Amino acid sequence: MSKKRRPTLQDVANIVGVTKMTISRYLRDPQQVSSEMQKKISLAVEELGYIPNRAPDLLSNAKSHAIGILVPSLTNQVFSEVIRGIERVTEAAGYQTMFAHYGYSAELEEKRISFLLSYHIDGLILSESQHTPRTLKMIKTAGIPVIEMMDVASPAIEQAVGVDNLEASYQMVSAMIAKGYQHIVYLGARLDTRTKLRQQGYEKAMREHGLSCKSMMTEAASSFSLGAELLTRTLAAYPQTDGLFCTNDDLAIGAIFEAQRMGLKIPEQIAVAGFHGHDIGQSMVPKLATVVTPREKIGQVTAQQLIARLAGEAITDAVIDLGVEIRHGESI
Amino acid sequence: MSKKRRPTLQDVANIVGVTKMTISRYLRDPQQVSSEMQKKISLAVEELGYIPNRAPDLLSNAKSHAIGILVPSLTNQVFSEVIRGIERVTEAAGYQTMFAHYGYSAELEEKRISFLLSYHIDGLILSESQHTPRTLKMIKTAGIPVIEMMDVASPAIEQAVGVDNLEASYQMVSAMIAKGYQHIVYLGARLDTRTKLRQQGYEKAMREHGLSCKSMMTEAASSFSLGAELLTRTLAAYPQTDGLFCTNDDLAIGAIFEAQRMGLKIPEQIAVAGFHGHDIGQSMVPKLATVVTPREKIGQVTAQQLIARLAGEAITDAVIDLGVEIRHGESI
DNA sequence: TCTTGTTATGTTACAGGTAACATTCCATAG
DNA sequence: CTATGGAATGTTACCTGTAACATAACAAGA
Repeated sequence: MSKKRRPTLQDVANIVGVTKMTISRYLRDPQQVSSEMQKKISLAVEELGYIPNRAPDLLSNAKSHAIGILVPSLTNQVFSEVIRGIERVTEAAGYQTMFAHYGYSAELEEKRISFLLSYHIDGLILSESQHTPRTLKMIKTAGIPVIEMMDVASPAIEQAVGVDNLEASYQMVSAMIAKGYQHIVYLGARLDTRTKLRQQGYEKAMREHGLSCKSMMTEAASSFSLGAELLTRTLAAYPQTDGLFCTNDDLAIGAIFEAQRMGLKIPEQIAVAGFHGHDIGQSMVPKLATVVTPREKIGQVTAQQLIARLAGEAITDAVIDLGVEIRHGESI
Repeated sequence: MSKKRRPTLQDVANIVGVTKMTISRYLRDPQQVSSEMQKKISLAVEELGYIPNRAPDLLSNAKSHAIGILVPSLTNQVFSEVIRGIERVTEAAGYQTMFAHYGYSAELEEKRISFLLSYHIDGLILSESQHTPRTLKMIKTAGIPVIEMMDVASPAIEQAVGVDNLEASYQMVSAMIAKGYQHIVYLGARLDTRTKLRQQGYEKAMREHGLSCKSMMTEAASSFSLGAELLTRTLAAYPQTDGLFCTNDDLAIGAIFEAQRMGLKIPEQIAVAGFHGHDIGQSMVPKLATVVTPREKIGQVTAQQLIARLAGEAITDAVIDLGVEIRHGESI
């Protein structure tokens, strides 16, 4: 049973009484064989439960029609939405997608890229702009188009699509300051590149207005309950705090829930802003102030660019900034 | 540049001045070649940026050491957590994972399975118990171990790991009835198998107590804002409603937010229960009543079972029910 | 009848790594 | 000095589908 070899084209061919070449042609384009033959082959394929085998394709350096996608985390809603955007485009263009995630670790990213490249993917989409030397070498050797998503500020391998996290944060914190908040604290988690960029944006805005920068950071992964915990720690460390700028919506919402438990009025006693603009922020009471990032669009544009390049087009825009929207909501 | 062929073992061998067999041995176990040779090969591999090629492996029916995982949705947090559980185990056991998702469509599932099987995966994890005939045929032909996750009630191909969705819902609705709620409405979205099973559990509990079953369903995908909308529609259709049992936490939380906007007291005026027990339910005000499913554990146990079978062990438990916990929270 | 074109199918060679077996070389024991 | 063994490396064959070219069969036109 487990000894049983998988059926090959040759097995199908033996049943039909032709060479495997005829079967091969039928599978890729049934029109290429006579209609009588089509029926016979179709039956034999059905009977054997023939499963295509990509191995020979890969061997002969053929196009795999597969695109590799690397995201730091699957748990993070942001990337599910980006992936949805990517697939909307790749599906229509007839490309398969292969994901992998690497838990925000450049070493793990290297392993995953090596894995994907070993399957001869035609193109690669990354979510980070910092990579190990071997990663860069492998990508260069593979000679396939690569696009880095999410942030556009850092130098790109070839092409970047996303938003300017530093600038976006600067805008949001500036909006909070304009409303009169003075003691704004930055809440950060999982200290990845984008968390740090957002912190820099926060600091830029604060310093520009002569306000002092305070932050409450942790390496733990974001969650609602972590937002609650960070609020508690913030109020203990900085009792004057009248505003929070959080690196994402989860932390912001968790902080709001905790503030509600404490009986603090939002935004009168404490203003809270998040980042990304997830659906929940619009439903909750109060509506969350947040930086709305075009996540699905980032995916779409990235995929469009990649497919254009796979079709032989040259890069016209090495950096594509899709911009953000500052949503005031009811929490600032 | 794009013409440039990828380096092969032969290219490395040419640089070092040995046959590719020596390079092959080095890559799989450096101990197999002399220490002097190790250094030389290491340098050459580095210099060329050699990328392994899985194609020949696949051709020769070797184990791919890759496991295929099919989930209906990546946006759904539930499956990200299940995947995390799977990977905790597969990573440690030296297996690679290849995911795909199929948007709750059996036809798309078939396409994805065909894709994964074409890469000669060693084992397969599915999230559904309903499949197309061709899917079943392909799996049988492939002759690899398969496990179906999430629900244990429906018949399995070979082995199932998960919870009993019908029974779990029955327990939660019974708990609500025990607290005195009489006019409980079921809120469902994306009418997939598990949504229907949960509805059946709800109906079983209601009928057992002589209460009438009412539900507000939609084929749209779940979201917080959909929960809000469904509450509005429910109150319009059934003004007497004093409780909601929702097919998942997102709908429940969206409904709670909307109830808060309406000024309804929870649970005094309307009780709300969800399904799954995500982190947010424990942070929010009021804490969400929910059926806590062991999502990460489902992934872990599934992966452990699969790996045991890949190691040649026979199936000892065709059905593994991991049970749920009824969490009362503050919303019922 | 012969030529030409078209359609359907066959033949050959090839892609890259590895299992299995073969060979070489040197150290040590007899 | 020769025999033996083991370590290091080499040789060969193989896995499966497809590009490229070759051939066969037949219809239509000259």
